[in-house]
Amino acid sequence: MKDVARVAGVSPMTVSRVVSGEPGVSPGTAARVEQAVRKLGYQRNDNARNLRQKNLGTSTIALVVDDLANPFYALMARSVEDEAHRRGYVVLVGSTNDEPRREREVIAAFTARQVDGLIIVPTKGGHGFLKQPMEGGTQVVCVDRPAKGLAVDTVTVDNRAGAERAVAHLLGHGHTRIAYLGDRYDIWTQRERHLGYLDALAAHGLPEDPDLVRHGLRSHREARAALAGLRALDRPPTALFTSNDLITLGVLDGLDHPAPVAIVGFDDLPLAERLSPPLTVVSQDPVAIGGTAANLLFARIGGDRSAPRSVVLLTRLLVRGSGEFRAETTTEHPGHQR
Amino acid sequence: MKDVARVAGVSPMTVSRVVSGEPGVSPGTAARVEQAVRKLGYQRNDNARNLRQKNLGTSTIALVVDDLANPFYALMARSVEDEAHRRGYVVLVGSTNDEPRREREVIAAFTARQVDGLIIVPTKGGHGFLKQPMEGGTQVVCVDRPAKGLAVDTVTVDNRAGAERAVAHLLGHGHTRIAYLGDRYDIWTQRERHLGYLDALAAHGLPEDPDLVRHGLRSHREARAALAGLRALDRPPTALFTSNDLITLGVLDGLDHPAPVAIVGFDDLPLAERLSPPLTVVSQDPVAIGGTAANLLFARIGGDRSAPRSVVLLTRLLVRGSGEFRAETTTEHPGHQR
DNA sequence: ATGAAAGCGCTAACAC
DNA sequence: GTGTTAGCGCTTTCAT
Repeated sequence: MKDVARVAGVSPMTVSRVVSGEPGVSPGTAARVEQAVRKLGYQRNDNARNLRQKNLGTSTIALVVDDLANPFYALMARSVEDEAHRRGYVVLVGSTNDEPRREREVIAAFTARQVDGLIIVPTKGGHGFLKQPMEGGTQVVCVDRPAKGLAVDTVTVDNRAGAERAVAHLLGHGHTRIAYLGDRYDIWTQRERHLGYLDALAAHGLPEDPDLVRHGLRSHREARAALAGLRALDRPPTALFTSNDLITLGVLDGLDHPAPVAIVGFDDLPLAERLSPPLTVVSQDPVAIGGTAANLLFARIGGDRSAPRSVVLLTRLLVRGSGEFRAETTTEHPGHQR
Repeated sequence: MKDVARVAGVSPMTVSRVVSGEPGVSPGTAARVEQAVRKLGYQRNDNARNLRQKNLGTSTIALVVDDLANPFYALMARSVEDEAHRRGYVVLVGSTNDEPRREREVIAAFTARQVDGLIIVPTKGGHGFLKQPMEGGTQVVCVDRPAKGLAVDTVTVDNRAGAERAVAHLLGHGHTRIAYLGDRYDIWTQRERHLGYLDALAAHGLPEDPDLVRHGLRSHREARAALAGLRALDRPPTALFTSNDLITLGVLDGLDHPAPVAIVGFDDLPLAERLSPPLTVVSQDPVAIGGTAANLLFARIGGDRSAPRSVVLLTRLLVRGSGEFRAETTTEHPGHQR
């Protein structure tokens, strides 16, 4: 900046004014400055700028998700990025792998860089470490799951109702032995979806059969193994409810083709409608979720100090075929099997 | 920091030393400082720090992709992020939508924040605007495509050879009327893949039939429409080569089930092996691509000043079923059709 | 309309 | 081992 000032024959202050588009510079001077800027290829150092202007922010937000490679979070990230870009903000991203320790590290790196706001998919760990940055003015919004003990805007979907609808759908087709395959039980969405599963069973007067419930499936492989275990039971399930996309993929991989059991999965997948049978799913809208979270965050950054809001978006049951086998064909007439 | 110094009864400089883990502070003083840090919930302002330490960088890199929501780039991003996290770096991300203007905006916002390095999927636009930041020490690596006129490390795959192998595979199954469906021709990968398509035809002594070549398909919908046009030809193609994942999805959507033509797609898709028939594809490894680009970038950031390298990773043809229909069934015995 | 001085939060370089 | 001074690149404030 000093160099530009020298070349243009003005003071650094005038360069600052021109570069930042502030008024009060004569057109002639401005032109000379702009020429010097182009000649030297000068670009303002925004970090230095943000250091001085304490009242304005850094025009940087951060997004902390479980796993950026997961298409669900990738879509959310893109949606957040678009909202940020519209407003002249940039986005830092980090994946936690659902590890509280990595979450802490990543968020600390972000707050140390003075981000104006944070959109996080919180892990099961505590979030006391957010208190100080929040008092310092950093805004926080939770997405996908609430953070225990953290009173901030939160965007989730109706996991429990969505899961209940899925399982009720299977019950409506005559199934009574419906397995639940879920990820780690310490993940809020998984607990909610399991509760929805139980709700549906209870509404039909059915008790939970522990043999049919598998928690903690962290991978494609584990989901596949759990399915094998279920099918080896004396009275195997005639229908499956898979509680996230990864588990759905694993289960599909372990089944014959076409699948001999009914399946409904939570989360839509590309190509789901091209499978045979097409996959029935409970779908949520990651773009809407990300966009909503971003809008809440920018409202806060813009000065909104109202009480924290919880926004619950709705899931939809997409009936396509895989959940509509009648139970009779596999259980009530065992003689017909194999 | 001054507050911490006051509470601990030391000078700011001592706080700085403790907070940055520098030696030369007595254990007793360090303990008092750390206590004050905890009491006040102090966190160092890394932007201010980076301002002073000009020789060290900002420990921030940026990743600029076409579309973060595309699973291919999402996987790449996750891979880059992991490499960055291992080294204590954070990652800014931006999507360009393949628009040179947005690319410029996004990159300018990143360089203004003094990123140490940039991994970019370059658009077709010129990249002269990168010259100044690069002279200022910002390292740049291109990924997925080279940037015209930009001498930097570049990571790509063997697009041309991969496409040729795919089309040769179709030719090997007796097809002679093979359609090419591609994205915008101004995208380097699409030109390369089209060249590979021509290479394969030429090797079999076949000329290009312009009727069978469709460029510029930007969406699922456009791919579907292009397919309809191809099938309405007097002599429709018996096989299709789709030049990216989005086009493959659009084409699959427009076909009966099971597909009456042979298909090979560029880029793998989740569930591709669960389709009927399972989808034969040319697959590239986004995790390896992202990891390689990140390693090259960090080598540069670490001081490597050797001549720019071009790394070409290999694609693999995954034969699964959709590319192995014999051409005879649809063309040589027209009487059998319908 | 322009510039001089001071300072954002931190640390390099030098004292003691 | 600890503190002082100066200054990173920019902008606020106040003067001219």
